[in-house]
Parts: sequence; C-alpha cells; structure tokens
Amino acid sequence: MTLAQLKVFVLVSRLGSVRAAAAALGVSEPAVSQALAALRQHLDDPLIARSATGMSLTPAGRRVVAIASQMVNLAVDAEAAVRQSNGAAELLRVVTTSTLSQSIVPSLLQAFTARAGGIEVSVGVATTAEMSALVEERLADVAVGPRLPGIEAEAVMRYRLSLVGHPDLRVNGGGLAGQRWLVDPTGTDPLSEVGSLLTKFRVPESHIMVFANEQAAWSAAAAGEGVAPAIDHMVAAEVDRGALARVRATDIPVDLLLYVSSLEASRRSSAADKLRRFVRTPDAMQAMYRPDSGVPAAKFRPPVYVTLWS
Amino acid sequence: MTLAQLKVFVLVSRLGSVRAAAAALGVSEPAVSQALAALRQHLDDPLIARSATGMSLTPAGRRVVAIASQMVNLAVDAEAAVRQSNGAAELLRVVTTSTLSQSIVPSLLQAFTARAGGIEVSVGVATTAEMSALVEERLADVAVGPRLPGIEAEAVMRYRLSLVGHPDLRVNGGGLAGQRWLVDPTGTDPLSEVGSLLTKFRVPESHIMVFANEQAAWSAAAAGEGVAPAIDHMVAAEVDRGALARVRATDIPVDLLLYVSSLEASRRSSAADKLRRFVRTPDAMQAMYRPDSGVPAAKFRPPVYVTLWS
DNA sequence: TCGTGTCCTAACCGAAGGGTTATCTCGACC
DNA sequence: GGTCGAGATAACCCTTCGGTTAGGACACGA
Repeated sequence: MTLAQLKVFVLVSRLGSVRAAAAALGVSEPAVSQALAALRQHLDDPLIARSATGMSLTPAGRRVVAIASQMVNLAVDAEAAVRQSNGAAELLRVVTTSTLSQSIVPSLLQAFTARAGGIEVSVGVATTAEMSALVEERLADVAVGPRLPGIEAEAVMRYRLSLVGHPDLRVNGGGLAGQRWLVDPTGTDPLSEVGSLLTKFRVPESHIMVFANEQAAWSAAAAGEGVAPAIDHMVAAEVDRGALARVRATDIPVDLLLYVSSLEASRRSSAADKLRRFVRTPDAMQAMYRPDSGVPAAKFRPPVYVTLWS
Repeated sequence: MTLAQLKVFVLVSRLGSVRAAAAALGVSEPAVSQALAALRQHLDDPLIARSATGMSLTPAGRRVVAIASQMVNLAVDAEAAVRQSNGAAELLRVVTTSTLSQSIVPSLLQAFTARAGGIEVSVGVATTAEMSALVEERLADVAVGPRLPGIEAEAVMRYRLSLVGHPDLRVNGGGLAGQRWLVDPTGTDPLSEVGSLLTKFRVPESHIMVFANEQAAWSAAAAGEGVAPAIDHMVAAEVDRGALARVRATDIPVDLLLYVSSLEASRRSSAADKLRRFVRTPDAMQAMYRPDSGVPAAKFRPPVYVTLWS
C-alpha cells in the first residue's frame, strides 16, 4: 500500500472513471488500472465495483476512500510544513483550463509572484470536471476558471468570449453550426466555456478542429479556415489590425465570469489565501486585462493536455 | 516519501535512537539509517539532529512527526476498516516480553480466541521501552507485561517470580550475585521484571547466561549450572518432581502484577477492547494460571528477539 | 452485428525502495 | 590515546513500484 496507490484510488473514486483519473494524473490508463489492482490485491477487496451505470464503491471502499483521502492530504501537509519551517518559498499549485492557461492566468500569476514574493507557482491544465477533484484532494491549491460546484468560488473578473474569423467571412445557411470551429484543447471539455458554446450551437464533431493553443486557432481563422472562439480583449489587437473580425450572431459574444476556487479558509494553504486576496486588487485586474504579457512566443506549448505534480 | 519511511522516522523520534528503532522493527541498523536518509533527502531537512545528549528534532521535524504519526495511524485504520467491512477476522496485535510470550500469554490468547471468535491474534516480542512506542504508534494493539507509563494500563493478575536451581544448590559467600544467572532474553531488557532483578542483585554481566527461552534456562538450572528466575506457577511441576528447587533469599520470591496496556477507549481497536474485558473473566484467570497449556515443546522459539508486523 | 469506449491483463523495463554486510567518522570515556 | 558505541556511508542484491505498449473481455449504441 503506497501513497501513490492511495492517491490513484481516491482520484478514481472521485472522478468515477479510470480513464479520467489517468488523464488527471497525466499517465496512461493501464498505469492507473494497475495501481488500483495492486491496492485491491493488498487490501483483498475490489474497492470499486463496476456496474452498468458507472461505478460504485464497495462498503470497504467507502471507508477506505475517506481514510486514503486524509492520508493524501497529510502527505501534502508534511511537505508544506517542511518548506514553511525552513523559510523556503511556498508552493502554489494552480489548475486552470487550457484557454486561460495561455493568456489570463500567466499574466495574473506573474503579477502575483512579483508582488507577493516568496511564493513559487506552478500551473497545471485540467478539465473542469477534474478541477473539483484536484482541489478537494489537495492536489491543487486553487482552480482558475468557471465556477466549481461544491467549492468556495469567488468571481474575480468579467470577460467576454467572442467569435472571430476572417474579415470577409460571411455566415450563410446552416448558421454557425455549419462553420468549422477552430478551438484550443479546452473545446474538448464539455463543461468549459468553449465546450458549452459548442454544445449550445450543436456543432457536430466533424466540424471541430482542435489546435494546440488559442493563437494557433486564431491563425487558422485568419487564414479563413473557420471561426474561432477567443477571449475578446486578448484578440483585440488582431481585430484592430484587420487580421480578424468578430462574428456577430445571437448569443455571441457571451459575457462570462472568471472564478478563483479553493477550499474553505480553514483548509486552504496560505499561498492560496494570498492569491485570493491579490485577485481583488487593481494590480491583478490590470494584469488580467493586459493582453499577451510576457508569454514568449517562441515557447510553444507542449501538446500534453494535463500536467500534474507528483 | 513512503509510508515505511514515515514509520521509521516516527519510531526513531519516539525511541530517540536509530538502533532502538531498528531493534523494534526487527531490521538492521543501516536499514533504518537509510530510510531516514531517504526521507531527509526527500524533504530536504535533517529532521533529527544529533546532539551530545541524545537527539533532538528540528523545527520541521517536530511538525513532520505529528503528521507522519497520523498517516501511519490512518494506514492501520484503512487495513482494519477493510477487514471489518468484509467480516474478516479482526486482527489483534499483542506485544509482550520474552518471558511472558512463552507461558502466560499463549495460554491467555488461546483461551481468548476460543472464547471471542472471529479474532486473529499475532504476538510480537519487544523490550519494555519499545512497547510504549509500539502501542502509541498503533503498531501494536495491546501490550502485556509490566506497567507502561503514559498508557492506559490495567492490572490483570498477580504472579510470583521465583528463583530456582538444582535441589542441592546452596548459596554460599558472595550471595546471589556470585551465582551464574540463567535467564531468557527478557533478562537483557533492564526495564523488565527479570532485568530489574538482575539490577537489584547487581549481577555482573559475566555471570549472566542468556538462553533462547525459559525452559532452556530451567534445564540448565536443573543441571546445576546456576540459578534461573521463573514464573512460580509455571515451574511448580518441576519443583514437585524434585528436578528443581526454589532458592530462598531476601526479596526472593517477588510478587508482581501483570498489566494489559492499550490506548484509551476511543482510540483502541475493538479487538483490544474485547481482550481487556476478557482478561477480567474467570476463564482468563484460569488460563493464565494453567501451566504450559498448548505450547508445543517441539516448536523451538527462533532466536529473534523482536518480531513486528509489516 | 459491428464498431466503440472502457477497463483489465500481459509482458517488459528502468528506477527506486529496502534489505544485507563491511567500513568509516566522530564523540565519550577510561 | 586507544577503545567502544552510535550513526552514517558504501557496495551490492533483490523485490516492488510505476510506467510503457499491445491485446483481450465486455457492455452498449448506430
């Protein structure tokens, strides 16, 4: 019985799927399956039973999740305690969606670390469904993105999701669903903002093109390959230049709220607390609205959809 | 950071010595030293600092012990929870001294398991100093032996420690300290009953012969090789047969109390609770006073002084 | 009925854990 | 100034962990 196995088990039971847990941990699915098998053998109990509709925990499994979750939490505490005792930089682990991880979040965190000092930040990308589990299991300190159910969420900014395309683009019969939609990986997450947009317009799978990042999707849109959802103020410069134009339609653009979510005050790390306070300051606002600050264009985002911490 | 490493760290800090922890775990001292080194490296903190007088915890170490202890406890809980959920036999882990592990404790536990049902018992041997740490860290459920400080102890029986030797033996000048003392491994534990007897009579190291078990020491005593401490009612048959005789002297025999110690009611396992209730019954009394019940003579105790559970 | 999605299993592999014995360092102590 | 005891380190071994790819079992929907 290792801590890694317990972490896997907790994540599987929270996410309700081996695949989802594997994705959240950034490993292959058999790796998760095996860790689970090892734990099952060690404890001599199936722990999780697969039924027709999803999976359910055995009686023993129910009791073990609770205990295992505490253990995983304590492991995090232990590491944090040492860092703190030795005056080392605190570690703030942020999860966010792919879209936000490229634009708003880096700016925000850059401003935050510069201001707060003594805090080390690492960013992971996860789907909306995963974010809740990760924060609850203390595998992440804060989540930045849409409102997470069951977690203390706070709205920090308002932003606008527009649809952009080549300036000459005209939406003809078939409407927007007939267009090719050029999205970043967030589009594959049905609970994300972009994903829910695709759902709302009933865009068929065949019309969705996934790009490694938002910039790549914009480029394709500028080349006339289709329409791309974009955070409005991030794409404003391109629009002003005439390279892209906003597509107007019903329910487009859509105004959204950005939330910062974390555990309740008593259980969250002090770094998470500092970030929550920071996001309410004018400095934070300015950073989030500033387009493209400090993201080195040369550094192309790797295609991994999810990165997590060991 | 593995659970094994955490367990090692907790034991070392509780026992105040790497050697002691190694003995308690039944492994070599470098094994413990290395586990500690690995944890130190992982957490990047010495955790335990050696000073002239013993060892002391670093600030980070102090915080980590508390957390690690909880984790080790939870690991035990997890395994117990599974067993219980599945209706499997409960596990009762008993630590006791070498002397008691050969006579009273097997009789007692045999009667207990027969009576209680659905409880599986395993016995480990440890020094008195180790027993407290083992019970506190939940590496054992109950300790049977002398009174343990700081733990809820309950006197369960009165027994007499006699000194036996060849019937023709006469104690001459030099008194008992001049005799060869034939003891079982418990004699090397200064805090045990036999050990404190050796201390009281100022028996020099050179006059102490350690045997694998009490029976072996009695045999040697019957052969005229010296005197042997013995639990009186266990050796009564030999005395009646004339093979051995009790040696009379000041402070000999000595009447002692046998204690059963465990954590407080809220933290102890239900099996431990059942044992505590059982030891007050007449059945238990009878079992403990019955000499030599069911200890197969053919099965020689291995020379390992301490056995623990993984 | 045939893909398809999900999970498990097999086979393999590198890295780390955890164990041993032997040796070294370093204080304490006669 | 040897000697002794406690702890750390080195060198070595074996097992387990944790990861991969490839492939099989099984339910389910077009």
